Amino acid sequence: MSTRVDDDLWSAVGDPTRRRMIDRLLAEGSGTATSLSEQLPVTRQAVAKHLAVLDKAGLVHGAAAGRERRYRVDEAQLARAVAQLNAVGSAWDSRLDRIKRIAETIQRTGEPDTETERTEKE
Amino acid sequence: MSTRVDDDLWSAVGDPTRRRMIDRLLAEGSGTATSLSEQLPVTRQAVAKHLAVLDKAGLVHGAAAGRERRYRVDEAQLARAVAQLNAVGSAWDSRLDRIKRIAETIQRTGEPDTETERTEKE
DNA sequence: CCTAACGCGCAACCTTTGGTTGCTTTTAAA
DNA sequence: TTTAAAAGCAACCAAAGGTTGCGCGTTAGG
Repeated sequence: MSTRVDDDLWSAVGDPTRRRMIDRLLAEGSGTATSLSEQLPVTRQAVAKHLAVLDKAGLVHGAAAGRERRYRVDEAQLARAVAQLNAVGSAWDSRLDRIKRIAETIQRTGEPDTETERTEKE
Repeated sequence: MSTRVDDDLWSAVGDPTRRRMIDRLLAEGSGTATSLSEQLPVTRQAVAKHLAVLDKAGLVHGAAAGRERRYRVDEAQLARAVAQLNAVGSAWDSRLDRIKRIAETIQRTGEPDTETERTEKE
């Protein structure tokens, strides 16, 4: 859980502007700092910085094409990012269930059910 | 997508330290700034600030109990947050599929299939 | 051809946010 | 009743997201 190894991917995808950039890139197949900034409420330079971050995280690759530099999403890496989002989500989901069950057990027996409780260790 | 209304929830859950705090709170049912800081690589004051953020986002509620202030996760709100994570993930997933299909279509026909292409509008 | 415009990269600067240290206040307990 | 744990308050620091302003290559159009 929160393996602190892949916090890079998370933080890359954690920024709202970067998320919207990925949306646009997916929708249009590719884009440049300029083209993206026209669709977003930030300047070209801000977008350029975000593209650098996304590139370093491996979520997009940029290739020079004449006077412009076109970026496209790395589908495999994005898939990995999505997997991590889902992982955190389902981890929490399962914890919620567990807590509910423990609460019920306490209600019924007056004592926590050690069998159900042990899933910790960090 | 990225409705910019619920960016609050996202950014609350976007921080790695806050994610780990939620993990711990879920695991133990409740916690205080002090108890959490003992399990995390940050100071009590940092934790306190994060708790304030999480509280404002409605993800946790704190109640004064004697000389300590215990926080617990709001399960409903956390469920909403998880739902949003999943939403973004599956949106991207479906876009990836779509792009792959369009690419195949172009390969076959030499022209983009307008039927498949229309899912945009922002 | 050659020049005007476009797109990019670089640098300085500002503000917010995650984090720190240090001190005061509150409250339980010895 | 004094002592010590827990919380709160304030100043400060560094990194991140964002801005403006500039100079430089490339490429279209006249």
